[in-house]
Parts: sequence; structure tokens; C-alpha cells
Amino acid sequence: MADTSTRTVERALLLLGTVCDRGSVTLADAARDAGLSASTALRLLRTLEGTGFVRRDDNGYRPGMRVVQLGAQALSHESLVSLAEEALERLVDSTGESAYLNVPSHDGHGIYLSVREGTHSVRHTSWVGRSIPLEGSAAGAVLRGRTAEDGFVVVSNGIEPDVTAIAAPVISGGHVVAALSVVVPSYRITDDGARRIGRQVAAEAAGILTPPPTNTPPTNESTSPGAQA
Amino acid sequence: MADTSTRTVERALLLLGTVCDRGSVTLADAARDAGLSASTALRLLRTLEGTGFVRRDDNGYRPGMRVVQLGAQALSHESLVSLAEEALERLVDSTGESAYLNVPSHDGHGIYLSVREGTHSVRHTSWVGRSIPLEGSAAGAVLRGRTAEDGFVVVSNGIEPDVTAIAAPVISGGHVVAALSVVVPSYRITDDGARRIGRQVAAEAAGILTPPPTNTPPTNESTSPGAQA
DNA sequence: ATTTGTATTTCACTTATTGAAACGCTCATT
DNA sequence: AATGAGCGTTTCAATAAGTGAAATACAAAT
Repeated sequence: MADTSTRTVERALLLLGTVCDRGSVTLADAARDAGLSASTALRLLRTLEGTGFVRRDDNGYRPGMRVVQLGAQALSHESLVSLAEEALERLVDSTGESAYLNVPSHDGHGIYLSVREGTHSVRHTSWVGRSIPLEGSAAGAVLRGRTAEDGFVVVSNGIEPDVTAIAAPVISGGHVVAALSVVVPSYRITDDGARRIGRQVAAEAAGILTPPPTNTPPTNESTSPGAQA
Repeated sequence: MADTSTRTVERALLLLGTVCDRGSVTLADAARDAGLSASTALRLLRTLEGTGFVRRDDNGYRPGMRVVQLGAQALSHESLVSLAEEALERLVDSTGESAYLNVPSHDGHGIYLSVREGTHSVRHTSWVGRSIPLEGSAAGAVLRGRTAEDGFVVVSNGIEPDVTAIAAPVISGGHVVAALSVVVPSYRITDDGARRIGRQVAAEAAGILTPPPTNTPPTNESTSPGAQA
């Protein structure tokens, strides 16, 4: 894994990241943030501008339309979100709580790929694209393959205070490719309730890539143990 | 040399574009598509991979999670979409037809920034991020400032056959910043009907950036993506 | 066995990127 | 007015960094 990467491009993408993070940023800020000299940052931002990835207004640089365009395209090509749609909906229907689909991202993080809001007036809220640490969160534990025997993970008051997260793995080819999760305000749930929802989430997660109708012959490809009961 | 742009970065972004367009593409195809040598394409794609903008699976390169993440962030910072929400909803309610918010993109195109589907069982459909030519479309004419006296543009069977598009400009600081539009199957509408909807769209478009109550100076700082109450 | 296509590595060439410095500018301070 | 601080921008010489042809290896198709 020698240095097969181009510094210029890395820097430009870094810059793009800070622009999107901040929503609106001045040249000097962006340069500082990315650790670049002003002239370099200017040149790269201009390139990004010329390709529509950022745009300028009087206040500085802002995410360009190309970013939302590519993002939307990418999402639409993500078959997981359509496959998980029904499962998310069933979870919301039967629990009234917010349900999510999380996938691993490039750095040691996960992100929310799909969101279905709960029906309770007090409910957990998140959004597509939001970043989630892999440690200290239920979905993160699942994504790292740390699922317990019973097929789901419960984390109370972890990263986010006052909420209990319940997650289960979506498995494909022996690998965890996503986490299905339900997040509920802690005051509203008991240990038993969490287990009940846990079993439900695990069942839905298992069903996402193995639709019930077909009777798949036993194809055994398990790298990691516990390919589900 | 007034050409201040970085070839490497341009190429990498071009590559990213083809990957997102195709959804899944092999190295050789991507290289051909972007007009690059295989070795260069490989190097750039690896850089994109290392930053999460693309990922690989057995079939080749696919859009990475970073793209959907940045796209979602960019959309959330786009205040226009929240400002236009109610207008879109009212248009759908009163016409039953699909209503859209279009903005100019970098190359001579526009894109769908917000979508509200109509209620008729036969209705026009599009999606966020979709590209739209600026010529031959109602929204395009509006975005180019070609709006007629009466404040709206009607195009029947232009780019898309069998549909009539009705668009009006969202104006800020004397510039057209977006187009609000309603698209209806041509068989369902008369000239008079189009004019009626046209006036409606124009009124809604005019109201998007001029809501009477608040006097907000353009100091938009969305600091942390915190949950709003 | 041969052909075709792909992914990957290597390497000499030199192009294209880099950052300090200088400049003009606006705004706030003295 | 004068001063200073900060920003955006341009210039330019040094050289770091990207480039692509060719070679290699592998796989699948003929």
C-alpha cells in the first residue's frame, strides 16, 4: 500500500469536506481548516467551483449543486435503502419509535443511510448522512461485528444521552453490511421492552436480504460465526 | 494562464462523476469514459476510494458513502428547499399535479432541488438531483431570465413529450435564483387552465423569499447540525 | 493453446503543483 | 488621517508530484 494516492486530489476533497461541513466558509477559514496555504486553497477551491462542486456567494464558498446531484444519484443506486424500506416502516408501525438504517463509511464511522421517523410526539430524530461513531453506539457495535448471541445490541445512554438504541446486523455473504436500528427515549422503555424490540429488529434485519417467499437452499458461506439462527 | 485550475483534481472529479452516473463501473470503462490512461485512472480512483468517495466491490467501483453524506449535508444547508416546502405543498394541494423547485447548476443545466409528487394517479415524476436542460424547458427559460410579462412560462411538449410545464421565477436581489414549476400531462390541461396555474405558480414563487414577518439580514450561520426544537 | 481484456506495477520524463512573498483592498482602531 | 490587521489575489522560481507507455500477471473466452 505504497503512496498510491495523489496529494492534490486529497487536498481538494478535504477542502470540499470542510465546505460541506460548514455550509458556508471563507477562503481563509477553509485554508486554515485544511492546513493549506491560502494560494493553494484558492486554486483548489476554484477548481471545485469550476466543476460545480462548490459555488461562491458574497459570504464565501458553499456546497455546489453537483454535490447534491451526485449525492442523490448515489442514494438512488443504493439498493439497500429500497430493500430496507418496508422493514423500517414495519418497525415504526409496531413500535412508534424512529427506525434507521446505518452503514459503515470510510473512516472509522458509520452514517445514517435511511431514516423513518417515529410517531410518538417525543421521539429520537436524525437525518440521512449524519455521522455516527462506531464505538459507544449500538449500530456501531453491530457494524463492527460485536453482536451478541441473541442477534441484537442494546445501548442505553451511550453516545447520545437519554436514549436507548437497539440495533441488529444486516448480513450478506458472511459480512455485516448494515445495521438496522430503533432508537427510543430511555424513560419510555424497560429492559424487557428493549429485548422485545431487539428480537423484532433482528428478525427484520435478517429478512432484508432474504425475502421470506423463496426457500433458499442452504448456502453456507460463513466467515464469522453466528450467521444467524 | 488565467486558467487557474488543477488538472489532476478536475480529472478525479470527472471520474467521480462517471462512477456516480453509472452507479457501478469497471476501471477500464471509467478510464475510457473519462479519456484517461488506465494507470492514471487507477491512481485517481484509489485516491477517491481512500477518502470514501468511491468504494469497490467485485464488480468495480461504486459511489461511496462520503458522496451521499456530503450530498445530504449540502441539501440541509440549502435554505431554499425549506423555504419552498410550503409553496410546493400548496401547489400540489390545489392542482393535484407534481410540483418542483429547480436551480441552476454549474454547466448550462438546471437540477431538481426539491420534489413534491402530485396526487393524480397519472402524474409527472422526477427526482432530486435530476438534470434539466436550460433550453426547451419551462424551468430552464425561467432560470435564464426569459420569463414573459405575466410572470410565468408555459412549455407544452418541450424536452419531455406529452407534458406541459409551467414555471415561475424565485427572485432575490434582482436575480433569478430558482424556478418553481408544476408539470402536468398535456391531455389534462387547457390553455386557460395553464394560465390559471401559471398565475398561481408565479404568486407562490414570489412569496418564497418575501414572507412579511421576519426581517432577516443574510447572515446565515448554521453552526452545528444540531436538532432544532 | 491462443487471444482478448482487465488490473496492476514500474519508471524516466517533465509537467504541473506549490507556498512564500508582495500587492491591493476593506474595515476597525488609534 | 494614519495605522494595522485580515482577507483575496497574483506572481514566480523550485521541485515535488503526476503522467502514460510499456511490462507483468491473471482470467475468461475462442
